[in-house]
Amino acid sequence: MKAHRIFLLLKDAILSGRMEPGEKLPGELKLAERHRVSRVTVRRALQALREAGLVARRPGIGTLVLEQPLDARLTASVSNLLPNMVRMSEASDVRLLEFGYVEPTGVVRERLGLASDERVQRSIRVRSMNGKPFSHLVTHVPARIALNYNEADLADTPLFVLLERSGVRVSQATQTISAVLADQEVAQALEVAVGSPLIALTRVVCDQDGRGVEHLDALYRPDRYRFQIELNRAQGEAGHYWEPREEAGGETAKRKARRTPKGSRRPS
Amino acid sequence: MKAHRIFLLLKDAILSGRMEPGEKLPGELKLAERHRVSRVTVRRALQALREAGLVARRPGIGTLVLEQPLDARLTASVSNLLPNMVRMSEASDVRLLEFGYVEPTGVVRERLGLASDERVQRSIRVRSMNGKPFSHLVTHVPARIALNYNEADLADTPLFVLLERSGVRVSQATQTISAVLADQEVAQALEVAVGSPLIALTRVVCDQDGRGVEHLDALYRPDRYRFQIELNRAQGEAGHYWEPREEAGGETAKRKARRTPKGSRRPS
DNA sequence: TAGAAATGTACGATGAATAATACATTTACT
DNA sequence: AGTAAATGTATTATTCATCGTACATTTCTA
Repeated sequence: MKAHRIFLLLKDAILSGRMEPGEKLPGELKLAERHRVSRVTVRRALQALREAGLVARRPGIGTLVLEQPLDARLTASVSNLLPNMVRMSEASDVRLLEFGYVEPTGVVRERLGLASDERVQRSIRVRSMNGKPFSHLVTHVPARIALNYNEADLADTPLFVLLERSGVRVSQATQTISAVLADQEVAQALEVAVGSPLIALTRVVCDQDGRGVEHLDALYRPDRYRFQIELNRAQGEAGHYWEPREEAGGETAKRKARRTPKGSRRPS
Repeated sequence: MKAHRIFLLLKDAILSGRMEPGEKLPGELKLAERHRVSRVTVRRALQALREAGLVARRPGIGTLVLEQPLDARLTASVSNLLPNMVRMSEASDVRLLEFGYVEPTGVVRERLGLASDERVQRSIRVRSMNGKPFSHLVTHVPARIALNYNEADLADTPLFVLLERSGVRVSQATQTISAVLADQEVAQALEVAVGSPLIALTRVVCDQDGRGVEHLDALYRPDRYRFQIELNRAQGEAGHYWEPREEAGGETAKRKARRTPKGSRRPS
């Protein structure tokens, strides 16, 4: 489906903000040429965009990007992480999709530094805000630790609180951020199309003895969630460098609706 | 192309590490049922995976995920950012795709805090390592600042160095991380398929007076680049919280080849 | 008011992707 | 040795997306 592919690309361009509300996107002929397809195919993509409420089309004018209802969008500030997480867990609700004790996969075992016979508790949760899901969380916790809380706790309380309560002394964590495509399962849970881009975060948390206590594989809808890092310029003996800012005004994004109809872009 | 879509999903699952080398993926019939397509279609996807060198298929056995040559992978540690960037710019080379002075779009103007008539220098660069492109960089710099360096400088020197040299006193920056799909243009530059997932980073740098001096829209191939954040647990008066770790052993990832053939996964 | 540049509408030809089905072959396990 | 579960191979029918083309309509602009 070439039409569908073009639809996805344009949709992504709009939702990611690369195209602004009011902006006029290229004519059907231009798009057809650029994507090496026929005009009919381009039209199908554009019609899908219209049905999705992303653009308005008018004869003689062209196709205009519409102002989006701007989904309440959460922002995770890397600096003041904890307050952020607490606030988030208060404002959102959690659905537990899966829960059980399993044998860990090789990667998880390695990253948590587990013995080869150790089992882990695995849970899959979906976090929503106002009924709108924005994150899909797969967590692995060594069985010995996970025994200190139950299934119901997971639906209430952030995992890191449960760990603290269990007497675990967490001391350091490593987060890795990447991007992946939504597979069928996740797409359904997050209410996006299969093949949509998602932010992928992997977090490994260790206790004071360096033993792994939590392994998180999180997927986020980029239109409803984003990561923000505030940096300050600092002076060091060996010159300048950046350092993460502490305070950081990482509120839930108050993007003011911007207008500024734009014409000519990419002046080549 | 349903087959192609399934191919992309499986490919992403493998390259992102969600499936481990040695792991056996579901049988053709299972996959056909799961994706609601015929077996022929699934086979096409699997054959494409084999041709891409991602899996091996054997009658009577199944389809096995192969060990990947593990592309030299760069890691951007958020902590020691500067050393990282310097090291990276030494180890990689840059191709300048586009260069010119244009009228900024609304978003860029807003984020840089520009006057409505101010023009910006726009450059598009692709960064490669050993001939393998991994990032696509679109930068906007206010014209008044950009006058202090030329086109050739951009191919040599990291932008932030050029800014320093121009006498700009940068003081703070905001980075936002998201995920997007590769459009035709970027896909070609980064040598990925159109519709592949990419890490998107937007950075806005301000000087001491709070005026914007650099606006970066960066796209990264997740299989060749990743963001890593090291966190330490700290004690505050109001309780515990996380703080970014300073030292951070953020070397270019030395992923040791892991093996651990796996069977049963997702025990439901 | 004429022309250019958009989108809207229609139709038929073509072809590639898909589906459905059947059967062969390899492998592991009981 | 037999069975189950994989992949490999083959054939046919059909659907559906795409293409190419032509023409109508709306809108802005010179």
